[in-house]
Amino acid sequence: MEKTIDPRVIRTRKLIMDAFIDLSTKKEFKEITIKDITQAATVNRATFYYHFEDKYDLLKKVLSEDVMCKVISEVSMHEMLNEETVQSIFKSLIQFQSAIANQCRRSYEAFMPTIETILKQELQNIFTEWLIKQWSEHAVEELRVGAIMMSWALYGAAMHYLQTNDMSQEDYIQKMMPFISNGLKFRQEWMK
Amino acid sequence: MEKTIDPRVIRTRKLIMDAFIDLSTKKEFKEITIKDITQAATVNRATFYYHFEDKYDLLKKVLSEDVMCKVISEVSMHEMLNEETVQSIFKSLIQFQSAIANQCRRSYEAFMPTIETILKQELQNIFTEWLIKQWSEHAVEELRVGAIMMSWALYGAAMHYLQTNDMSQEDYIQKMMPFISNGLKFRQEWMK
DNA sequence: TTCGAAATATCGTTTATCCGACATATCGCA
DNA sequence: TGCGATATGTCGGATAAACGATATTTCGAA
Repeated sequence: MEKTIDPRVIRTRKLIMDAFIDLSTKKEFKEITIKDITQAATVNRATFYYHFEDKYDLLKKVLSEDVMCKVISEVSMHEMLNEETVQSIFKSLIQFQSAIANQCRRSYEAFMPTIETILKQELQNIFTEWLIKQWSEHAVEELRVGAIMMSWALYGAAMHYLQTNDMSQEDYIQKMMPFISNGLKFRQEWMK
Repeated sequence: MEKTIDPRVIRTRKLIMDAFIDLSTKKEFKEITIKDITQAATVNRATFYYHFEDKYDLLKKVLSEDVMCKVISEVSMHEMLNEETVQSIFKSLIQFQSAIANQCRRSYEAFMPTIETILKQELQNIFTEWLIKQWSEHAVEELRVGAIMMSWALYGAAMHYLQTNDMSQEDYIQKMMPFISNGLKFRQEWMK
């Protein structure tokens, strides 16, 4: 059984992360200082450095452990990769990006690169796990490559869609489905 | 300048006290265990005993530092003892008792003795301080006795009023004012 | 460009809190 | 009344968090 985490650690990290999230709605990321964060959290600076390497490390962890929890959870629920779940995942990504862009308008630009890195990594991990289950006769390396390509493709599509203001979600999904279908169909044909 | 309190101490005491207050709205005081409190607060039992002697010590401190903060603050604002402020203080006591009786209905009976002890002590301290300022030519010991009598009298009146359901606050105040006026007038006449 | 103020990052020491263990007390049920 | 389960209260050792100090870096204004 996994060792339980010291409650003090849980409390302290939550104080720091909550303070950081709150500050992010008021200031741009680059204007937020370690001093701001530690004062708002009522946590000592040395304690901050005990938990996080620096402000960027905090950002990374806040995004992956707090901000993106919901979207990762939504994505994970599907448990397999097919045309339907790909569409649903695409919608989750769009909804999440819109929400975060609205909540932290000032810092969103600073967050985007980190969000992209973490989200693509998470999607890749999730897809790899699913594909290994779905097509267990394939080489794991090949499935991993497929997962990488799928996660980048989906993410790219979501970013592209958000930048275009002249199309509905359903219309965009219709345009991207042929590539999705061919990708999945190729796999299924190879299996026969 | 007063030494600042360690933030961990502030946080931990707040966790324990908040957990206790919350539990008091759900369970009778005697049914609340140290185990209940420490689990709800996510604080270790040894830490609880580091801050409080036992459950009764916690109760006492919660009542004096948290539950009664508002009423003590209201009373303290008057800064002197006269017919007008006595009436206002009487009303504060009644309002406070009614509120606490509603909030912690189940445990109120258990709390009453401790509340009474603490509130009377606080009133006595406040009145003594005021009387020393108002009638600085009097012996401090004499003023202290006056403050004791006034605080007990006011508290007794408030308790009595709450037990009678057939009288408005204003009516009750009218009945008690002769004793208040005579007490205050006696003091003023002696001064001339 | 210079300079003082402010922030950063780290260190050693102290304090608060945690954990597991233990002895004792209390509770609830048969 | 007896007994097993649960709660209480305390202890020693370990860990997390605080404090104050320090050297260095960054910032902003003159």
